[in-house]
Amino acid sequence: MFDSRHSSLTPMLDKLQLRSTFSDDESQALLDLAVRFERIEPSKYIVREGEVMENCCILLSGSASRHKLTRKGSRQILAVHLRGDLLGLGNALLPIADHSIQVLSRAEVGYITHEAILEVGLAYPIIACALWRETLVEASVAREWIVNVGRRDARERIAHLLCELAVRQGMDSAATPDTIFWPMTQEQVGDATGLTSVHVNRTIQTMRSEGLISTDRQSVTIHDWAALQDVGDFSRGYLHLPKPAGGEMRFKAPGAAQMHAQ
Amino acid sequence: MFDSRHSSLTPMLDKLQLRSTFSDDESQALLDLAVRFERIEPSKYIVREGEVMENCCILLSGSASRHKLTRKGSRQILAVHLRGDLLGLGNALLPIADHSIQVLSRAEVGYITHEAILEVGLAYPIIACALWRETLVEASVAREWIVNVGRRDARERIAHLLCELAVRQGMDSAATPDTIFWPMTQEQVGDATGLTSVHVNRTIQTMRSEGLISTDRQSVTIHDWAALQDVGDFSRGYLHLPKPAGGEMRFKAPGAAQMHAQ
DNA sequence: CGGCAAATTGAGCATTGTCAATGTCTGTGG
DNA sequence: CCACAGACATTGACAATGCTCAATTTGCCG
Repeated sequence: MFDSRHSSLTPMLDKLQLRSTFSDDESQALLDLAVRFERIEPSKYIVREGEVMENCCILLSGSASRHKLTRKGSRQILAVHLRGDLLGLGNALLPIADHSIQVLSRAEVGYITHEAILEVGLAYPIIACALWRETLVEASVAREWIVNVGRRDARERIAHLLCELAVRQGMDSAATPDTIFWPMTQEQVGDATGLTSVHVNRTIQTMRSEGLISTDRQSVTIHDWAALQDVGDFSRGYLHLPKPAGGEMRFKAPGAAQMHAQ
Repeated sequence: MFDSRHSSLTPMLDKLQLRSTFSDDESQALLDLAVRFERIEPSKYIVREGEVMENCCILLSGSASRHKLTRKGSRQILAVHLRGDLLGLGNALLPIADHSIQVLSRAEVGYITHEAILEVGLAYPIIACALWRETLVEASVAREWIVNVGRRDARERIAHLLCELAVRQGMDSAATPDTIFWPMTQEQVGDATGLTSVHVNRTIQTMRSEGLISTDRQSVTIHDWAALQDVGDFSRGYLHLPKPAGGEMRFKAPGAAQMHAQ
């Protein structure tokens, strides 16, 4: 299905190294994990709530979201995932999936068995800590989302979501206009913020008319980064990223066009 | 099962053993952790957002909540903790607290240094896994809370919160009326559900007038457990508790009431 | 018997949801 | 190259859930 020759796990390693430091051995052990690659079409499920998982899943390209459904069928998106993210890692220790994971844009993923992951963690405690740390960051993000849907109005919620995705795509804190990859429809933004797509639409229109942002099919341009953070009541602390301004990386967010190319 | 020599950490061990299994050595290692005990008065803080933590904290009696504040000063409660819960464990790997922890009722806590916790985890991988698993359950609960505030109305939100606390206090799935410890004021319920105390009050009044529940200063009596679960769209799966029925009891009603499986 | 925190009530209003229709863009097949 | 389908975005009118503000009452505790 896919070329598994050269280690394609570098996006995962890069992401882990944002918050953890590895020796060469440890890095190599991670890159040497046995992976089964697969390409997944938009809106397909990677996991469904209630399933028993035996693999976790690395997002090598594209984007994905986690969600749950209520009895009445409305959807709540719980997290958005980008290239390099580890999905379903927690299911190594709690095998029954408590939520579903669905691809947003077309994605390439690598499956690693829980067994293999736990084994490498056992052999290298630093790696176990790094993985644990990732799940803790996920929990921190989830808590911030509780605040977002619980205590902010529509405008704030959407601005906050924009800020989060911008920062996670490596946007610098400089006030320069920048364009980020935007994998979500307005309906999905609604599902992530606890709003309806209609209200999302109206709120985004307001933000556009104020010159805060402009939108394209698969991208959003932020015209005033400081203002957007202010509107969204956003502070990056909860992401537990190392430097205030992405110190080790000087380049801007990858162009939106490239990220969903093919 | 394991009989400790009178360590005060048994509430923690009991809670961990809901989801993990330990050898005698491992249990003993946990009970032997060096602890500093402290009594904390209602509404006092255990941690404040932004602080650097060096200890984690076991709730030996009483209850506590985690919260964050928005710019405008409104509060969102992120979790409620009961006797036996481990607080701030994640700060062992992410030392800067991303939220505050505050005592609800008077509480007794035991502080354990992160160093000691990580050490015992290193010595006993089963323990490390058990601790990791606890943080994963916390994350699962946080995700369910996102759904609660994002996609349920006031009545559903409050019923769901009631169900969660009932189950976590070991209430059986039998439909018998039962009374649970209720450590929160209506204002705090509002902060947990993203509502105002006024609206919480009105909603609870409705639930009372329907005979669903009745309330006392520090307790709630649930008159129709099945109905309450239904109102709250509640399924216990997200708590990742072992048995279909509450604690590790054998007295579970041969439940035809378990229709709520997804 | 005060003093407080918590619960309760009422009136009016605002944000957001609902429903239903219409407009717009993109990719596809003829 | 154009017509068409389908997904997405946009709009309008209206309803409603939940909020604000401001009393007032209740119950606990010293």
